[in-house]
Amino acid sequence: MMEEQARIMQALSGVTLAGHSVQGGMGLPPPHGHEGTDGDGRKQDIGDILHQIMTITDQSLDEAQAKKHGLNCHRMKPALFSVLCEIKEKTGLSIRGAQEQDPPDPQLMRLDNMLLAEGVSGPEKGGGSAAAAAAAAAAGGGAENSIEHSDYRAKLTQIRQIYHTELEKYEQACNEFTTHVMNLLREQSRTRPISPKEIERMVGIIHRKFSSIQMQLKQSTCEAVMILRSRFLDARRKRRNFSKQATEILNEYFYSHLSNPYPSEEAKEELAKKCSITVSQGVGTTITVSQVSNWFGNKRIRYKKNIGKFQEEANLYAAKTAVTATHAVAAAIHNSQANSPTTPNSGFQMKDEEFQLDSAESKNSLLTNMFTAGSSASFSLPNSGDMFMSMQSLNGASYQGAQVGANVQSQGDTIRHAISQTVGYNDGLRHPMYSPHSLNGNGGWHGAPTPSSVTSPNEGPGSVHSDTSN
DNA sequence: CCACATGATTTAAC
DNA sequence: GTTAAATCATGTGG
Repeated sequence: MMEEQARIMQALSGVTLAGHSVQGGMGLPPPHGHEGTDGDGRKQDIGDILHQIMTITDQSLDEAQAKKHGLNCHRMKPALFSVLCEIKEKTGLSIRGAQEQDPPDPQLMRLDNMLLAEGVSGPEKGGGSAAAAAAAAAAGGGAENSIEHSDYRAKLTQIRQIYHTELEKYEQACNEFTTHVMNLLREQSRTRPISPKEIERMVGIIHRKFSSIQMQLKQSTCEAVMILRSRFLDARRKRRNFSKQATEILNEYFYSHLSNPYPSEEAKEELAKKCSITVSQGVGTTITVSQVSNWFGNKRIRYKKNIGKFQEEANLYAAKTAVTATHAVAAAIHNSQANSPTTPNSGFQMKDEEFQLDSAESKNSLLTNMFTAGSSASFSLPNSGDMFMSMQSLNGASYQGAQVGANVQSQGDTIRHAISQTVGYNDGLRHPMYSPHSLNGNGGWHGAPTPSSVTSPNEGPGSVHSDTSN
């Protein structure tokens, strides 16, 4: 500022002392009414003032203050001041013209948008980290979501806090500096002409400087978020095999719903919870609904692609679930005074002679028991010939309390349907206990049953997660 | 190191 | 939004 002042002074002195009149000065009434006379004396005075100004910096503070005071009281001061004002006006215009309303920096906007999108800037989402976690838990509804994101959230909150404190610091510093400069300018405006516009401009310059610093802060915050994000995503991308129990639960559901392995949203949630619970005893990963969806998606496609490969597994889970079901079946048959429900071979197969499927009484008792028991009853019954049928389609209700009371009539339809099917798969397999009877020839579950039962959360009590088509 | 298993992601259809 | 299908990328057992 001193430099600028000195420069203007120099220019002014050069112009006036050389005898050229300053354009703007013409309009001014000459001070003290000296009206053109005594021109040399005036020049002399101005020369003195300028000289004093030029040398003021070389002197000590006290001396300078004294000089300053002297200058302020100098009789020529008002005249010089108005001349300076004129010049300022002129140059100020050109300055103002050159400096335009700066358009919003696209990069800054991008950073701002990103910070807003990431939740770093913008409205506080719950305040502190504890509150944020609580809010996340409340908003997420599902526990697994907040657990999954809690680490990420904690780190994000940390970044957010740092960002905000830094931003505040910068803002404070900026304001302090601005007021300081403004005070300085106001002080100087007594000795040199400073228009409010100029102060404004100076403030603008300061703000721009500080906002460039802010941009750096924003940029580094963005970088931090990016790093956090990539690390989080990497962690998620990294495949971790499910625990044995979790796989077991999922397989159980899959094979006991083989006719329509499309768990509803509730069923998925249930499964996710179940898998997470069994795993939660250790350090195991929690399993989310989307992971369950992934699992079923993969399972369906891979099962369909190579049914033979999964035959063993299917039998295994058929046996596993059938064993529990057999108890219910046994009780049912016993209660209905049917033939003794001996369970030859693996314990879940029954021969025609031992169990008359045609007996309506037995059948109904069996079904009622199975469904009131709520167990996932998946088992094989012999057809009239040597063929074994899988009846896993009976179990639409295993995981859904709402469907435990699925009506018996539709179950009976299911049985009839299942029996009427021909088991054309797995010719080479010696024990096709589990046959993908509900897969059509084109390979696909979606041909027969309406998938709406998967997506519609509130099924009627009569509907069943099974193949009811003919 | 390899081959295979498997969870996740992408793509396209609905 | 869901799904099938293809694909990616990693885990795992040999």
